[in-house]
Amino acid sequence: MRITQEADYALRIVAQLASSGSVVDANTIADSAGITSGFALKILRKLSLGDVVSSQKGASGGYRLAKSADEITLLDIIQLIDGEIAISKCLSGEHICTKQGENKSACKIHQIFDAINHDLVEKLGKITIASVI
Amino acid sequence: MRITQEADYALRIVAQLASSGSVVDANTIADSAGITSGFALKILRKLSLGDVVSSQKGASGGYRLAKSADEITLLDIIQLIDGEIAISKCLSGEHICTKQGENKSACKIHQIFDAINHDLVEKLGKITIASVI
DNA sequence: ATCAAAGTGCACCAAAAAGGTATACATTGG
DNA sequence: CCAATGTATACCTTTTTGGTGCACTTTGAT
Repeated sequence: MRITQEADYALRIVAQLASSGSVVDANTIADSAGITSGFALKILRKLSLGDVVSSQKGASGGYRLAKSADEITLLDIIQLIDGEIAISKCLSGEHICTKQGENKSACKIHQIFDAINHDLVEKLGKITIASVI
Repeated sequence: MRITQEADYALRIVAQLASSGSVVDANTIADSAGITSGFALKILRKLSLGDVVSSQKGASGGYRLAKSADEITLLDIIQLIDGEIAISKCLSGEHICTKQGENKSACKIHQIFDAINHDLVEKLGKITIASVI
């Protein structure tokens, strides 16, 4: 029941880019996050593909936010790195509850997890990067 | 961001015991849950040590709830199997935020995760097994 | 008493996920 | 044109997950 460290780093990286405002290169980003530049590059690549940051190639290139900090939510970033949030395997297409002959809608545990999951997603979707810097 | 399958099975096992009301042996429990009896025994042992179920050894033995279904919450069971709920590593004693020279209380991301985590724990702690059978 | 039907306690194992590295390549500002 | 930067992908190691196996203990029924 934990977001990955990678997602955690991603949040901090995006927050740092948000406070910086300008283009920052991967090495500088890695240093502030306390990780190697190789690992930072991997994270930044996902953020870039997910349109959270934009990159500038070549000498004096680097990364910056692709949109304003109040348009980026914690949910956006976590989902980019970790995939869909699903607190139970049951909620991600693999319905172990139906193994027991129940159908999905009849499984109360499933229903409860669904509600909690929905609530969690909603909460994370309301917290913007602007609010954490 | 997912509870383990083992915890999920545990919930279903406890729910089944709650609806049964009487002593059920591990083989029967395993069959209903769709898992092997070896694995069921492993889960049942944890539930037993955690005082959620009580066991009866010997011939015609088995397991039953150790207390009434409305005194057992989803949180109890999940924590027994998976350990403390901590949606970020940062919340479980390993403060990666402090690596960056910030102190724990100054890290806004940490604060937000703390609040979300607290809320999640509270919610799970309010849902009893009685309410899911 | 004895024995078969239960649970107990560990040790062990394989597969998957997490966390991170390496390296060859493409772009671009100076 | 070349050094500084990002891109793309493959690979590696460690930890976690999801189990299995086996020798042992307890106990109800006969």
